[in-house]
Amino acid sequence: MAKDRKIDMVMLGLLSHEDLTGYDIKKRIDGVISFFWKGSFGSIYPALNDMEKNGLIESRTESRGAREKILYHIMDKGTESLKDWLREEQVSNDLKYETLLKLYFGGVEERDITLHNIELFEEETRRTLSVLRIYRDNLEKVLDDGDHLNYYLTVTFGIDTYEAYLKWCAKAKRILEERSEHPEK
Amino acid sequence: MAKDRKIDMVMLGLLSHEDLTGYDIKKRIDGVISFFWKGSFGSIYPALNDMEKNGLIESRTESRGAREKILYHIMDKGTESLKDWLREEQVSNDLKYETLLKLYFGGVEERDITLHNIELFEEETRRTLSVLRIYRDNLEKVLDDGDHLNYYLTVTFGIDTYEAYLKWCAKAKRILEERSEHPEK
DNA sequence: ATTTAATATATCAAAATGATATATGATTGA
DNA sequence: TCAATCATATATCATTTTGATATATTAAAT
Repeated sequence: MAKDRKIDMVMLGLLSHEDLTGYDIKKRIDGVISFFWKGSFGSIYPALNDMEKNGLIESRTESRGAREKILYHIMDKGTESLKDWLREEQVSNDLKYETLLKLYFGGVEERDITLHNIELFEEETRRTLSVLRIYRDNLEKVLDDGDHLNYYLTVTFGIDTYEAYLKWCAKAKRILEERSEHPEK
Repeated sequence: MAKDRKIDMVMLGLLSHEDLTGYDIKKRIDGVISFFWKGSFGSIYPALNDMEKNGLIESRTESRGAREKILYHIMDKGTESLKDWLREEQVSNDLKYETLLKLYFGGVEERDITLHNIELFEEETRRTLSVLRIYRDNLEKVLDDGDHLNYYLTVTFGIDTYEAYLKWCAKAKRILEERSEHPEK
């Protein structure tokens, strides 16, 4: 079998705070979480059905006035599963940087292309960084209560690494430009 | 349809330098490349067959004395496809940090668990960093010729971000320990 | 000499992606 | 006002990828 479904843990984590629909979960994932994890409807809805079948969560249908929706509630078995996962020793940080792939294989094209791709990455990083800083500023105000410390640390991880990206971009651009002006070979 | 196969670009990139078997490709991917991209046999072999069918690569079977193996050679169509990809504007950097997921949802467990998970990440980062530094030191010697500049920049990206990880780890541990000694709530 | 490790190709179930289908309720602007 | 557009909501599907396993040969080690 393949690795066990990580999307389950994302959803159990979210459901440990409040009852949510599949659509709500998708919206939450598309927020801060999207900086370190992604999830699509194609994985969310089947996983919700599956987890309910296994007694990790429970659903109820609501429709007062508005259109019908299925709200999910976490069960004890789900909380245990979440805690077990947090206590597991092995983690897999699986990073797919298409930017680095293009940098690594950039030698088959002109140096300008590599330079341009770094600039694209730099712009994107700058945009993301400004969003992360807003998240951080808001979290700093409520640092004392509950889970906000965890959220704060997660966001600062993003900020620190994205700042490192920018420094690297500047350095890489300088090196590439130097070598284009004075080509050795 | 889903996004177009990125494994094709990894393999074309590798094949643009030398003829390789599927097994060779897997070994290459498990080297430096694995820091920013991964690939399994289950995606490599079917993609090789597919790319040959589409005229991007060509195979020949060798067996002189040793056991039979299928070597792949890049065709003009394959090189064009690789160059087209390098010139594409949109890139997707898809990062899955299970460590951050555990940090983000760590509030459901004791603070010690979060601290321990950060320490696990720190150790792993330290190990990886020492490997990357060896790669860098070797690349620095041959910086002038060909693609080595691209390889060098890729490796320094890893070093710079992993160093940022370590700084963050120290900071995060300090903050968590402070808050455990003087719990506000 | 025998076990273990490396080479080599292939397949499979499970998981995830990204797109699309379908339908309703809310908002907006011509 | 009423059509168009957007947000909500669930679901499915083909394609891609993962991680594991199966199978077999050759090389190295004990």
